[in-house]
Amino acid sequence: MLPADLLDRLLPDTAPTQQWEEANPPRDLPAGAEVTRFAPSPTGFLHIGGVYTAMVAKELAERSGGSYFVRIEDTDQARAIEGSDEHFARAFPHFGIDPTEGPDAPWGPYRQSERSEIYRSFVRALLESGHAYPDFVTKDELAAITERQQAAKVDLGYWGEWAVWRDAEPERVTAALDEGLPFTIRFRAPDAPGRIAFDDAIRGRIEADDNRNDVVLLKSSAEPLPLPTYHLAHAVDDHLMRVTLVLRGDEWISSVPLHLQLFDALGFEPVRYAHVAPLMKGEGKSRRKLSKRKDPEASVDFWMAEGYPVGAVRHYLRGLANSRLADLPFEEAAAEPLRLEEFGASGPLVDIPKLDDISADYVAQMPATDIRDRLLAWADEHDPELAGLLRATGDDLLAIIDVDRVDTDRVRKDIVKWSVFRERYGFFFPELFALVDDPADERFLGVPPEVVAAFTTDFVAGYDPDTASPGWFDQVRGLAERHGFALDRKAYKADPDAFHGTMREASNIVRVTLTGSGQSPSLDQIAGVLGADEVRRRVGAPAG
RNA sequence: GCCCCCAUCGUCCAGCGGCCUAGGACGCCUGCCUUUCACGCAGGUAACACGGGUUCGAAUCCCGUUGGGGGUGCCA
Repeated sequence: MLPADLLDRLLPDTAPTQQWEEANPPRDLPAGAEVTRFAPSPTGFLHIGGVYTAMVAKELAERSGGSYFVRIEDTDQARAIEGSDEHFARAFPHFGIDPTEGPDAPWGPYRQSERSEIYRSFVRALLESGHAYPDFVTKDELAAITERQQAAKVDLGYWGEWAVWRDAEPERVTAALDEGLPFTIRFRAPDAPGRIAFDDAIRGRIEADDNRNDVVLLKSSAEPLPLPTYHLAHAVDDHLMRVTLVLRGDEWISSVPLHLQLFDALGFEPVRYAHVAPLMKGEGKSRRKLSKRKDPEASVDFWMAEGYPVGAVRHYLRGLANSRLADLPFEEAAAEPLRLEEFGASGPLVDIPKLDDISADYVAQMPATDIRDRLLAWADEHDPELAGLLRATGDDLLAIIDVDRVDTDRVRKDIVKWSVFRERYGFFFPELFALVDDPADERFLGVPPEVVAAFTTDFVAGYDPDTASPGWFDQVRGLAERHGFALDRKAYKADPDAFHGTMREASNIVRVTLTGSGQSPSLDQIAGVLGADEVRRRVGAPAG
């Protein structure tokens, strides 16, 4: 161990750790209450996998009567990206993963770059107890060591005799300091490493080799603000913030042996871990972790821009976590607790078609007023033109949304996400609708242009807007018969050449002229909303 | 190289030694319903990675192989 005056030169003016222990008292919580946290790095944008883990963390805390907070892990100043804070500020409330605690709670600050004083205290303690030492090795020397280790086919890393500063004499340290050489503080890994076992809340018992690397605890003293590495910050923060359950990605499993050593060296009670399998992306036959670079759906921006209702996303994600919940009705599933033991140990693939299906179901059971509110909120952000039109429509918007949704047990499921509203329901707004005036348009499914023209001319001439629903279609039926369409499939199948098609093609002429699409809500209801004049104008367009 | 994790239909899972000729959901295909598209309903398609054990009996337990993922950083 280095003498105290040398330690003072290494880390001057450090407060005793006792001070931090006292300032961060255990919370007064009921037995069994979990304290969890979400610890994102401000490097670019929030990953949907982060939302997934955070949702679980928050839910477990809330269900157990505990506490959940967000801690920004910005110890890598070089990788921090401008704008991350703003992005987080939008995304957290959107997905309901904003903290239930902080920023003024006693366990803060919740940003690691503001906690350097705290880390220094604990590093000093580690130095004093001989669990850490200063290391003046340069990058070049490190590279040379790695090279020799590769040649010698031994484990890579700073360990044993490769750790050249591990047992440096005080005189040598003093000399290096006198020279003004920058240094890091490294952990002194316990001697005689063996095997270790620990229990993961998701995976059960895991065995691994003990860590024997002298990992860096405190980054270079040449930095303006020497910050800790993840490992030290994790131990200190999760201890001081009195976290009871650490939820994190399974890429951390191999660091647990080190973390346990750190907790021990620091004299902390170890935390419970739950390592969550990452969300995956299918690629051909294989799969890989969802990547922010390659996969748009990895970023929460995608989910927000597409306009998936958060309730649907939540249901989908919770179903991935605990498949027991996947097939339950929304409310029932939401009422059921998430259980760590039921998490899958392998990473699930994010399946957009499945999400779409869930989302369509979710929207279908929303009241029209809710759909309107969410849609408006989405459009304000992502489609201002549409937002303006929706607002101008007033209460008629509710009628539009409810077409084919009320007084029926077969609810339409056209809206899978807010971004499809424009293409599915845009025809209700004259500003978004383009007349279909070419009788040869391919959307008429191959019906001869002259037939389309004659049919639509006839339709306009005799259009009766007052007919109620059952009768409204009689007009189409009558028209179909007169213009050479088969009224039932059997007749058509018996002699396809004798007809221009069936009622399907005939109705399609009306549908396409009215909506521009082959898929739309019930024609009679649309006609009712649009009004007789507009119906005549649209259907008559290809008549010439 | 070494260490760790994982492995059931195309996808998400269920299955935790006999109830499995492997079940559900999404997708896909076919019919039905609808005087129209969609919705809905009914049916169909399709999997225990491979090889050894253990056991009266294995998708389920053990070992190995293969494959995939991760770690081995002054990135988290």
